Amino acid sequence: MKTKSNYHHGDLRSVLMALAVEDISASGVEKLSLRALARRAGVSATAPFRHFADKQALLAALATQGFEDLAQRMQIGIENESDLARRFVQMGVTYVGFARDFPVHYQLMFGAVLGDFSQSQDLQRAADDAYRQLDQLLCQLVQEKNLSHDVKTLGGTVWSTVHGMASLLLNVPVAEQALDSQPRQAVAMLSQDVEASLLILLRGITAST
Amino acid sequence: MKTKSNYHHGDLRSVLMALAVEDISASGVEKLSLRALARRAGVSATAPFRHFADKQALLAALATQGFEDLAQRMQIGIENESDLARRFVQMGVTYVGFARDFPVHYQLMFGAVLGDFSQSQDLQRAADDAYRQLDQLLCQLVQEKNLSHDVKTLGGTVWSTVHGMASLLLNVPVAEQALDSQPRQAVAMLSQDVEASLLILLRGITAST
DNA sequence: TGCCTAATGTAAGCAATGCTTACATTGAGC
DNA sequence: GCTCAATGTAAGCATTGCTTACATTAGGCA
Repeated sequence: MKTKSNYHHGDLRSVLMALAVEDISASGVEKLSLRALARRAGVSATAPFRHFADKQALLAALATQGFEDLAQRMQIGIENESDLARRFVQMGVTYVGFARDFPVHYQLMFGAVLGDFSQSQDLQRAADDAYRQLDQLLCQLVQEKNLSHDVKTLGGTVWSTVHGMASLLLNVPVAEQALDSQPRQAVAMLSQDVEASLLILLRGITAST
Repeated sequence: MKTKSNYHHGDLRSVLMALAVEDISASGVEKLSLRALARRAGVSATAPFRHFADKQALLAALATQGFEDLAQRMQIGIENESDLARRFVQMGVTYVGFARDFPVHYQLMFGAVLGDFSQSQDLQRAADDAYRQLDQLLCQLVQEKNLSHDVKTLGGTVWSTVHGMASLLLNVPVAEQALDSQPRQAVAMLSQDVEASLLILLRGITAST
């Protein structure tokens, strides 16, 4: 049910974001058109500019949404688990799972599409919040196992690995033919067994120096 | 010195590729304009289409060039080293170093800008060739140390880690202000000590199961 | 040497896009 | 019930990717 008039759309901002995700998913970011978006939403070509300063701002909003969602998922992903090692694996699985479930958001969060990260204050904050989940877990791990590693170094290493898995899974096509390709086989393996990689990494971290 | 006439440019294809790298480096892929490229090269707006079917084809050519260069660098990077563990670290350092030295190429090789990887046969082959370097090294490592890991799984894990490091180093700005941000600090740490991460990973791989 | 063809360049034009400026409509709060 | 800020529209500009039709040239072959 609508109001009697449809001059005002009512929820244009979020509708645009949702439609943008669909379009990007179907044809890639580089083909995203604000005009096409407006058309699909049933508004004029200039209406989107009331909600987003420009195209980049729309994409930044999606990336921010992604970081917020990721942070939330990582938190609830581990709260039912007390063992730190299992928490570690679970968080990694959740991270990669997020990238899989929301490839468009993930791509916007880390792709080079957004000129500079620090342009948007919101985006910056959301990203920091998400990272804090990982940092806290690693602090606990270092403390409990009495490890001699620098937490920042560990953070960079672990983040690299899970981000790398996510990125490869999204960017290296694996479903199709041409699986005689070695790199694709490796990614296909990743796809089936994210935990295996996380366990290797965990062993490297906790092995006594 | 030029020939008497400049109707034919002579080396337009490679000049376009070089200029494209400059432009992308300065303003990002999404702002790359074939017309601007043509202008800078001093040719008509349609001339580039004689060498590249479309914009994507130009980008794919750059990505292919990137994979070929990467493969070559990884090979010469390790050929003076006989110890397998040190070879492992050296290859990782070379990989990340390549991404650092050729950020535009790297971004095109793994960013989602190229719709589908398998579009170009050349690109596919070049990528496979590069990956083979890693695969061979891991095979040797598994054999020498008598490891029980699946080589494909190891490949996926190691590739994830180095690719993740490269990707984070390129996409998370670190030089500027706002270093009170934890994730940026972690990436800054990565930037200074790529080897540390590789050593942690190596330990995880070679630790007896 | 001189012709002929394929490779490579140009000119003009189409449909689409991002974004700006100026104006119209409306809902919410006093 | 008035007012004004929020949110929509209409028209237009500069730019872009790409197509079609035509021009120039280099290099192999007679």
